[in-house]
Amino acid sequence: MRLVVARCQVDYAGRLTAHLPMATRLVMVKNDGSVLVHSDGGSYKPLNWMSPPCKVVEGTGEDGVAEWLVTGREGDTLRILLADVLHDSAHDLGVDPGLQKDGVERHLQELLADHPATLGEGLSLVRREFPTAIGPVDLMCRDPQGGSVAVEIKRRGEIDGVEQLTRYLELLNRDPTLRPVRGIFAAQEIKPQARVLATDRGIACAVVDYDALRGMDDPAERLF
Amino acid sequence: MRLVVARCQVDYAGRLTAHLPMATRLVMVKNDGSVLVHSDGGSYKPLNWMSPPCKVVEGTGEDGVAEWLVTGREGDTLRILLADVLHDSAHDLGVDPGLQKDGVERHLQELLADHPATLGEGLSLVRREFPTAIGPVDLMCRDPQGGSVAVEIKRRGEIDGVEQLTRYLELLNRDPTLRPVRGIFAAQEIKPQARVLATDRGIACAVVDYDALRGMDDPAERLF
DNA sequence: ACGTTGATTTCGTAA
DNA sequence: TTACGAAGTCAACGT
Repeated sequence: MRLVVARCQVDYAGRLTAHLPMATRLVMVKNDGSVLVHSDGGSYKPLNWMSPPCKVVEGTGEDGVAEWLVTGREGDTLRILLADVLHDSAHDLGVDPGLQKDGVERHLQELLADHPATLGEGLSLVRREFPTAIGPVDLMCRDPQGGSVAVEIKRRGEIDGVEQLTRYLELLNRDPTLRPVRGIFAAQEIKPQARVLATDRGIACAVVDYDALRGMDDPAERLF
Repeated sequence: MRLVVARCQVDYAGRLTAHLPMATRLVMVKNDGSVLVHSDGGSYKPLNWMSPPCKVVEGTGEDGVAEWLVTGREGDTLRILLADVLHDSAHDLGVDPGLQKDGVERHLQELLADHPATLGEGLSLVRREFPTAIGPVDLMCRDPQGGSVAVEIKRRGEIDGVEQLTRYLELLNRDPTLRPVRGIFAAQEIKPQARVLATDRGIACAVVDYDALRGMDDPAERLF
C-alpha cells in the first residue's frame, strides 16, 4: 500500500462525471491498483476512487506537475494531478485474514424461529428457510386454525421486502396442499410506505423488538 | 489526519459485533475523530470503522501494548490493539472544497420534463414528482388523445424500476379521474430482462440519449 | 457468469 | 428534523 498526501485535483469520468478542485488530500493506492482519495472529514466513503481491477499510469503533465491516470475495466477514468507532495510512503501489509461478524439479520431470523408466537397469537414454526422455486421463505408457520403463514424478516422493513414476500405468497398460493397462505412482514422498523403497500395486499406487519427477543432467548439477560 | 500502519487487532461492538485478528493494516484517524481500518485489498469500504461523531482514547493495555478505545454516539465501541507500529504520521489537510457531480438521475428527470415529446409522440408534461400514496411518480404526462401517461426514469433500467412503475400504474388506474393510465419506462440503458418484463406488462420502453437531450436544452452545446 | 439480497450501508433532497 | 430513495453503491451467496 502506498500513501501519498498531496495538494491534488481529481477528475472522474465514467457512469457519471465528478470533479474535485485542488486541495490537500490523502491518496491511497492499494496493492491491487485500486485508488482512494480521502479528505479529513466525511465518513468511510472516499471523495473519489477507482475500484479494482484497474491500472495506474504515472506521467508528467504541463509545468512538470505529476499526473496519474487510473483506468478501470469499463473504460472509466480517474485523473489525479499532484501539485505538492507532502508525504509519500509505501508499506507491505500482506494478506488480511478477514472480518468475522455476528448479530445481523440471520440472528434475528434464529430468534424469531425460536419464538414464533411473538409474531402472531398461537403461531408455531413449520420450518426456517422454507424452499420455493424463487428462493427460500424466511419462516413458514402454522396458525391455531391450521392455516399456513409465510414470514419475511428484515432489519428495516421497506417496499422491496413487501415485494419479495408478495412474490413468495403468489407462488405458495398456487400449491393446493398449502393454500391458503397468508403473510406476515416482520422487521425491527417498518417504513410507512412499506406498511401501506403491505396492508393494501392483505399482508400483516409485525414490529420486532430485538433486545426483548434476545432477553427471552437468554434468561440470564432478563431483568426480572 | 493521522496515518498509522501497524500490526493490530480490532473489535467492534454496536449494532453487531465484529472481530479482526492480528494483522498489518492501515489505521486512519480523521480530524473529526472518525477511524477507518483498511487492508491492502477489498474496495473503498474499510474492514472496520467508527463514524463521526466519536471520541478516541489512547491507553496502554497489558504488556505495554497500545490500546485505542473509540466510542460512538450510540454507545458502540471500537477497540484497537496496536502491537507493532511500522509508521505513524500526522498531516494537516484543511477543509475540503467538496465534490461536484453531474449526470445523475435528477438531471435526467429535469431534461425529460423539459422535452417530454422525446419519450412519445405529442406527449406534454402534467407535473414532475406526481404524488401517490406509495411515493411520487417521476413524470405524469398527457398524450394527444387526452390519456394519462406515467413515466419512471432511471439511469440504468433494471427490473426494480419496472416493478416500481407497475406499482404506480396499479394504484393510478384505480383513480376514475385518471384511468386509463399507461406507462413509459425511460432510461439511458435498459437491461434485456427489464425490457422483457416491461413489454410483458404493456409498459413501453424509451432509451434516452443524455447528450442529445443536453444539446436540446442548451443550444450552445449543439454540434450543428 | 449472473442474479439476488443484505449492509455498522452512506448520501442527498424534499416534506 | 425526519423520511425516503439512489448509489460510480460493495460483497456474499446461490444458480
